[in-house]
Amino acid sequence: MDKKASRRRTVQRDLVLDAIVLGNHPTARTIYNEVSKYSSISFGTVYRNLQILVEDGAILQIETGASAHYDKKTEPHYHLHCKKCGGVFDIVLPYQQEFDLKAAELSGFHIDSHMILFDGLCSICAARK
Amino acid sequence: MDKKASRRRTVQRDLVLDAIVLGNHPTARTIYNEVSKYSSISFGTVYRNLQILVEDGAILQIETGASAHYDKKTEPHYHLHCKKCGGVFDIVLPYQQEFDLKAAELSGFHIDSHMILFDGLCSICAARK
DNA sequence: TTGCCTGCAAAGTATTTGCACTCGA
DNA sequence: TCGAGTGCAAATACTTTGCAGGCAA
Repeated sequence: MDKKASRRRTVQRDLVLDAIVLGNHPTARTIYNEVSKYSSISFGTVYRNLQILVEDGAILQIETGASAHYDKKTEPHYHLHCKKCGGVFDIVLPYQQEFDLKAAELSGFHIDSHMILFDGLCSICAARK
Repeated sequence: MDKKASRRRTVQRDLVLDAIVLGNHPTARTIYNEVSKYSSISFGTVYRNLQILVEDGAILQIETGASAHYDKKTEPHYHLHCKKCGGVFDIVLPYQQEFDLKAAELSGFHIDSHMILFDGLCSICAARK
């Protein structure tokens, strides 16, 4: 299960992670563009590293309908997907642990966690409306 | 905004909706396969009708990372995405209206609604574990 | 009749993968 | 050294779209 032990540290992986930490919930394409400014990298490598980082629990993948967005994993929190600009933003509501328990109880499923995605407009787009 | 008035009722659209109502959160491909059993339909038509039905608020689109799943819209409820079989299942927790208010208050964003996607195993996959 | 809808196929995007080479430990 | 990681390009999905008819209202 834990494949971290056999992971080798590479410049590309560090740069991908940096792009996620510094950026605002970037997509694979955005990460590729960002990393490309400082170093040469290929799309395949970006995707492969994203997969590894998600697997290792270092980052979170947020599905919005178009391409996936990525977020550095820190405190559990939620997200807003702006239907105007397509951006993803943090929503700092505390993680509702009891949902997992209640949902498991109600459904009989085995529940690990949950994600909440809010739909609406970010402050910039809301102001421009 | 309301384009429903100019919508024409077609066999294909009815069949797509039927496949969603009868199926379990099917994907576009599953809907296509299902409808194909009874009638001839093309992928383009499936996707076009899914788009229309989402737009009209008749169905809900659930993004899980792979292809989108669709659900007949009834009472607001949440979903579980089984990480083993990839299926999507209903979670009948009541809609947390206050989240939208609280999130809007905290963030300054304009929030319409939210979706919760639980991660885990459905009862069948949990039993097989 | 009118213009929304369909089929078909081509095009667009997003993501994955095979292979030979490279490089970190 | 040696196997994980990389670049590159081809291959897969998945979804959208243009166009020429077809059909509901």
